[in-house]
Amino acid sequence: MKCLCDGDDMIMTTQGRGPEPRASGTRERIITAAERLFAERGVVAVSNRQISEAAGQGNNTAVSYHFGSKEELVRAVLRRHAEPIERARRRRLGEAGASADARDWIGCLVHPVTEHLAELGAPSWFARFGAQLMTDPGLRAIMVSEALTTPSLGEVLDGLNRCAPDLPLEVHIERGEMAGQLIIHTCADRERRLARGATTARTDWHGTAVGLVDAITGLWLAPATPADRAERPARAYAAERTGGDDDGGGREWG
Amino acid sequence: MKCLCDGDDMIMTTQGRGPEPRASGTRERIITAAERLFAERGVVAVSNRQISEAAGQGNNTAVSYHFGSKEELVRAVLRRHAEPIERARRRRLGEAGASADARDWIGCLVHPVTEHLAELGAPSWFARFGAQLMTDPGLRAIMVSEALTTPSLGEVLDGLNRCAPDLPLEVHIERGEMAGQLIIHTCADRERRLARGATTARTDWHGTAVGLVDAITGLWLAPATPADRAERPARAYAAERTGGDDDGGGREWG
DNA sequence: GTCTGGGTCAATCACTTGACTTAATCTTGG
DNA sequence: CCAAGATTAAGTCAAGTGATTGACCCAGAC
Repeated sequence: MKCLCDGDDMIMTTQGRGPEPRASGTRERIITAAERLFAERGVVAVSNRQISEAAGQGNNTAVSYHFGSKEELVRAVLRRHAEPIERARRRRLGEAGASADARDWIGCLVHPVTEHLAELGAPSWFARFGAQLMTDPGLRAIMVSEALTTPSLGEVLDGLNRCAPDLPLEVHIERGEMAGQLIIHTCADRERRLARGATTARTDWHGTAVGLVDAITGLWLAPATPADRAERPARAYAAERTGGDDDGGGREWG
Repeated sequence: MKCLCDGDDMIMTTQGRGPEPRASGTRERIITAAERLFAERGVVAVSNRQISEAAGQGNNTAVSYHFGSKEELVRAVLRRHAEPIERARRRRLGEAGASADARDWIGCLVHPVTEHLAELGAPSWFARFGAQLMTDPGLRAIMVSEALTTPSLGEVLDGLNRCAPDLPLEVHIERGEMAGQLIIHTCADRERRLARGATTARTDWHGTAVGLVDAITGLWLAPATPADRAERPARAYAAERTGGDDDGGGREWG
């Protein structure tokens, strides 16, 4: 009468009385169908019925039976991708060691994502799906708890912070979030273009990754306007700024 | 029997047979209610009925009557904010003149948005609303046609491109879109925090603007990895890169 | 072979939604 | 003031939704 099994844990368990059957196949088909529909029509706009139907289930109860709710289905879709990305990030984290080069740490953020999207082949749907989760008031919490709250991400941010020790803590945090937004939405952008067959600036995902690492590195190492100067209107600051004494902040605009 | 008037054009028209009445007041109340509900519950998740009710209309047809469809209502909400932002951008564009400083042009992108949000006071809903439009497959086109296709934006991008003439065109385009994503989603982020009473990195919207201009300037002026090097895996590139001959690109990573 | 229980199916439920209809109310020009 | 048309209220309707129910199917246990 109930399933709601964790899916991952139940595969190939030789123990016990389990007839764990074709259900896992259905589960996967539902996740696959949902992912596509979510990206193409919008997570909120797609009904559980449509997902069940697209997954080849004559039954409208399929989502409810296997996942309990749409929120849990969203979690499952997200986990399917977040886990390999997390593994790749952890692997890269080991290689980065104690690098003092911001590029290495930023690479730990960017490449696991772009390489995963490259592996998915075209068309992929995950990036658009993830971008929706980030902006929907009801779904954002799922994204945060399921994919953005992981120790490896924290370690990357720590390593990154050591590369620009002069920046205020607030700016570190601010720019870390900017980097995240940039990765998610730039990938979603490229995925959208690929999906509608448009021309893309970069020929492949690796090119996109390089562009992202370049951009985020620039963003990260940019000098931060000191708070006392930030108070003045931008024009006055711009007019005077060329004088250029600096009080030990990051490097200066040149 | 029909309304669907353009709203802006009908105010104070002394001409003709028009009894254009309190309707415009209702229109505004609907737009205001919709904006709030869209941001708090999600554009797709909110029904026209809920909007009508929240606007104090006993009638569930109010949205349909005044706007024809939810899409048109979304357009109206968007226009309400896009127009003052556009005016401010145009004003700033005049001040920027022919500046060769990327900061000035980036300021033309950032400040009109943040200043508008500051004027709205707290809580505001527009930034979250806009972020949703950017990621929803059905609504993105509205955002593009209504707010991102404007000559002033093109002029800013042109001015910006003249500040980094060595970058390939593709990278210009890529980074222009990155800047847009960064502005929208960083503002939405701050607005979310404000809405739930959380602490924010920056004390006010002007601080957020300064942080954005700093970050985007860094992003914009960052050197682009040449295509021939981009082909190699990142680690090999990182190991060799310190040698540092450069073939006329932007400034080098230091 | 029978039994058991997980998985699937078909039917039904109360509910919400957008569109529509009709009547009441307001606004304005004459 | 009054008629005409715009606006609002109130009620109805078919379609679609998530949830529930009980019957059916089938692989393995006994």
